[in-house]
Amino acid sequence: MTLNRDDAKRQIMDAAGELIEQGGAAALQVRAIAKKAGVSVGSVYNIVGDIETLHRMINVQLLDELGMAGTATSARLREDGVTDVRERLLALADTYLGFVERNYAKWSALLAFNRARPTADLPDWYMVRLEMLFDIIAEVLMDTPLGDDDERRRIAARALWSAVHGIVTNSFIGSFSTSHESESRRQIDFLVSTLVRGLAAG
Amino acid sequence: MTLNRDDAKRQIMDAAGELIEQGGAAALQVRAIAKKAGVSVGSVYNIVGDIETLHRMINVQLLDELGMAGTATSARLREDGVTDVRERLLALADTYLGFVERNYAKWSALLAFNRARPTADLPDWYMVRLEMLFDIIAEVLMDTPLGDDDERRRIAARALWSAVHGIVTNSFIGSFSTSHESESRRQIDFLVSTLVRGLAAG
DNA sequence: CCGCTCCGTGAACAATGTTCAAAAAAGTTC
DNA sequence: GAACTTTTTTGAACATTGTTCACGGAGCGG
Repeated sequence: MTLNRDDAKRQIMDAAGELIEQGGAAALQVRAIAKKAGVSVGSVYNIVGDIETLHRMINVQLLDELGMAGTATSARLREDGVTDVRERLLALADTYLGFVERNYAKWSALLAFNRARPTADLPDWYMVRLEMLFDIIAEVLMDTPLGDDDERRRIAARALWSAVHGIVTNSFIGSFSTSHESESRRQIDFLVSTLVRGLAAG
Repeated sequence: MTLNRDDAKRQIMDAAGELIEQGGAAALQVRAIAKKAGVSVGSVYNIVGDIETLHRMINVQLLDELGMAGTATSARLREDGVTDVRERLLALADTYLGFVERNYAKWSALLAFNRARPTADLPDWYMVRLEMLFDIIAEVLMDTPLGDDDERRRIAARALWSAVHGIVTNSFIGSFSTSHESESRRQIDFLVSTLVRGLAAG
């Protein structure tokens, strides 16, 4: 009654995800994974390669989840007939904020993972998925005076994403117990509101 | 002819700094530090505690350098009689961008370090120094319609800092060889210009 | 039942952070 | 300067972790 390879892979991924969620990236240890997944140490290597590969797989999964959450929010807004740019951007930012809240440990591990190896191969698995997030924002920006200047919209979308990202991560680092949530929200509110006003005044 | 403790400490800090600069946080290994600093493994522990502490010391040093760079830019702008808010914010952002460029490996290590341990003691050594950076920006925002509403200025300053921070770090991750610099600059330009216009239109 | 292949296993290895008993150095007293 | 005490340095030894690989069992065709 041994698991087939796909089942074992899923077991390992799940175990690894739980471990990160509980103890951060540092808890992602081969022996712990093997034990939790019910396989041997060697099998972990047979199935997923090394730990870095495993961590990257989890990160890809996480980014895909975030992408789906963003797409879902975008679709909901369209269905609800929401057209206000500010409102839509705030809703997307809120989706992101909620996502980070729900997956704090995994998300931190993802960021730490990226920054840990400077000269490593360009993380295209990361960038490809980021592009999709940019696109969600760029679509919203269609309805601004940026009009259909693709290049400027691209810049604006990336800037907006990175800005929100910076706010959220900084707030989470800042304080764990206090109200980082409302702090984040107020900063995001200021950022989005002022940017939209600035765009309208352009 | 043994080093006194302060000299040894400096030697160790320098060695550690060089190691990070060359090989990232992963290269910060006790034996390598000891060898480079010309002391024994045990002495590293006697003098700096463990390597987490050592890494934190380097991060503090780095943050202080950034603070000094910001203060210097701020002073230069004042001496030159520059009053335009947009110009001043761009100059500060540029200072930050240049700093990250010059200290890329150390800065990455600092970020990775922060995110690596979620529930660790609140990093007040980090926040205290961040406050100083916020203050530099908040001072510039005095000359905007935000007026002297301290609370709103505080929110705005943090949002601005975090936004620029997000843009810079994301750009650096994105591509190492291509022109992340001009990409960052364009995003920052969009962000600051639009925000300032939005503030004026408020 | 034999031989063959495939795959999981976990003991063994290598690298790394950390400790601590012993040695070396520095300081103190006479 | 000698004898003794205190402080500091040292590096071998230990614990933990990622990684490898020779062994053995499970399935299968004949």
